Amino acid sequence: MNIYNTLSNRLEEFKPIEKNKVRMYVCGPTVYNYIHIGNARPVVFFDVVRRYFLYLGYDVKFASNLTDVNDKIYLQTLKENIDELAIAKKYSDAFLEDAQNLNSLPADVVPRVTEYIEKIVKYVEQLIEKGFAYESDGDVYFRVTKLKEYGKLSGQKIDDLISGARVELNEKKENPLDFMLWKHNTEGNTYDAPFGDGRPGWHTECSAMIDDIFAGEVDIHGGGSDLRFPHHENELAQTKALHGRNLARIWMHNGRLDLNDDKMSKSLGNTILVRDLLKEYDANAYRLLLLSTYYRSPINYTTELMDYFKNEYEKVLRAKKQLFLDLDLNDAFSDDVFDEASITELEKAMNDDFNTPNVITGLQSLVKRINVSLRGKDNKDILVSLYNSLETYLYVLGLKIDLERMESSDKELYLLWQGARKNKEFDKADEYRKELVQKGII
RNA sequence: GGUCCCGUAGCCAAGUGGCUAAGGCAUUUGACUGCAACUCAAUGAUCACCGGUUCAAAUCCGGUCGGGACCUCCA
Repeated sequence: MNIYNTLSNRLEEFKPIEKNKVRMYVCGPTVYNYIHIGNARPVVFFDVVRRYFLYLGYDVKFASNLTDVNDKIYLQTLKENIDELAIAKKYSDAFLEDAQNLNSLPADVVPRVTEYIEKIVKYVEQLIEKGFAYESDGDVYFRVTKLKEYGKLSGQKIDDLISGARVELNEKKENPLDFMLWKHNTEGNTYDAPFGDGRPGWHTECSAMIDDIFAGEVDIHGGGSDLRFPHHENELAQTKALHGRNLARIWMHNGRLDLNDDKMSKSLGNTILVRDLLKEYDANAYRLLLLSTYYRSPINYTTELMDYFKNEYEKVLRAKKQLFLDLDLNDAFSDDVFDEASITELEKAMNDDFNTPNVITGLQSLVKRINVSLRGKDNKDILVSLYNSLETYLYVLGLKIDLERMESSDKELYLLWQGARKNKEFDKADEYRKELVQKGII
C-alpha cells in the first residue's frame, strides 16, 4: 500500500512500526462552535483510512483530540453567557454527535486538553530544561532557531518564513517565529504552572497527547492541509527537540472544501453546519460527495453537487434493497462468497493512496452488475457473492444501510403482490404495493 | 517577497510516459414495463496554449495565459 507523505512529498510504501498494528492520530476541532461541512472532511476521510486498515485486519488504535482550552472558547462564553467548561462540553458533545451521525466510527481515545494540563506543563518544562524553550514575562516560547530542521514539514526555510512579513511583532519573543507554549496573561480560566498561571499554547497538546497515548511515534498523523503550517510543523519541532525523533512516520493532509468557489469560514459567515445539512440530506450521500474526489484535491461544494450525490446514493440504496429482498425471499444469504473482481478493484484503488474516487467507480459498476443480475435472474450464488462484495464496499466507505429481514407475514404480502400482478389484478396489486412501500420493504 | 498546487467533454471526475483518454450526471435515441418508479443499452474530448525531450506525452522539461492555496486563528 502506498501513501502520500507530506513530510517527504512523495508516495511511500506503508510499513507499520509494529507488525499488524496501526497507530493513528488525527487533529480534532477546537470546541467553541458547531462544526461545518468542511470540518467534516477529515472526520470522514480519516475514518475511511481507518476502516480500510481494519478491513485489512490491522489492529488500529485511533486517537483524535478535542481542544477544549482556548481563547476562542473564552470568547464564546461572552456570547452565550455560560462558562468555558460548559461551552466546551456543549460543543464537544455536539461534535461527537455530528461525527457519529456522519457514520464515522468513534475514536478509540478522545483526549481533551483539560485532562492533559499536567502533562503539557511537564512537556513544556522539559523543553525549557533542554534549552529549546524560554520563559519571557510569564509566557513560554519555543526557540525555533535552535532546531535546524524547522520548516521541513511545510517545505519552508526559517528565513523565508520570517520574510513572510505578516508575523506579528512581539517584544517578548527572541525571534518572531518562536511560538507560544504557555500563555500567561489571559482572560478566562487559567491553570497553575511553575512559570506562572496561564494556559497551554495550541501546538503542545497534540505532541503531549501522542507521547502519552502511544509512547512513541505514530504511524499516521492526519489533519487538514491548513494545519501543515504552523500547527503540525510546531508539533514536529517540539517532538524533535524533546526526543530527537519524528512524531509520525507519515503525515497526511486532506484538501479543503469550498462553498460555491469561496473558502468556507466562520468569519465570512458562509458556512453550512453538519447538523443542518443532515436535516436535508442523508449522511451517506454526503460521504459519497466527500469521497468522490481524491482527498488531497479541493472540493467545491454546491447544492447541485449535493443533489447529484443524493441521487447516486439512492441508486446504491435501491440496488442493495432489491438484492437484499431477493436473497431474503429465497433465504439465500451466505458469508464466505465474494465477487473477486470487484474486491480486487476496491483494494487496488485503496492501496493507491486511498483513491476513493476509483472505489466509488467500482461501487457504481458493482451496482450495475447487481441490477443486471437481478433482472437476468442469475443464480443465487452469483447474487449472494455480489451482495457480500457490496457490503465490503459499504463498510470501507462507511455507508450505513441497515435492512431487516422480513417477517413471514411480509413475505406473504410480497408474494401476494407478485401474484396479483401476474393475474392482472392491478387494483389489488397497487394496494399491496402501497402497503409494501409504507413498510419500507420495496 | 517566499513556498506550493491546479487547468481533462455542458457539469462532476479518474488516469501522471505506451493498446481505441475510466466512470458518473445531463443530453438524445432505443429496450423493458398494466401504470408509476426503477433498470439496461447506445450516444460526445485536437487532455488551457506554445515549444522541447522521447520510438512514444494529458502524463516529463521550459515558457505563456488563467484559477487557487499556505506563509495569520482556521479541517
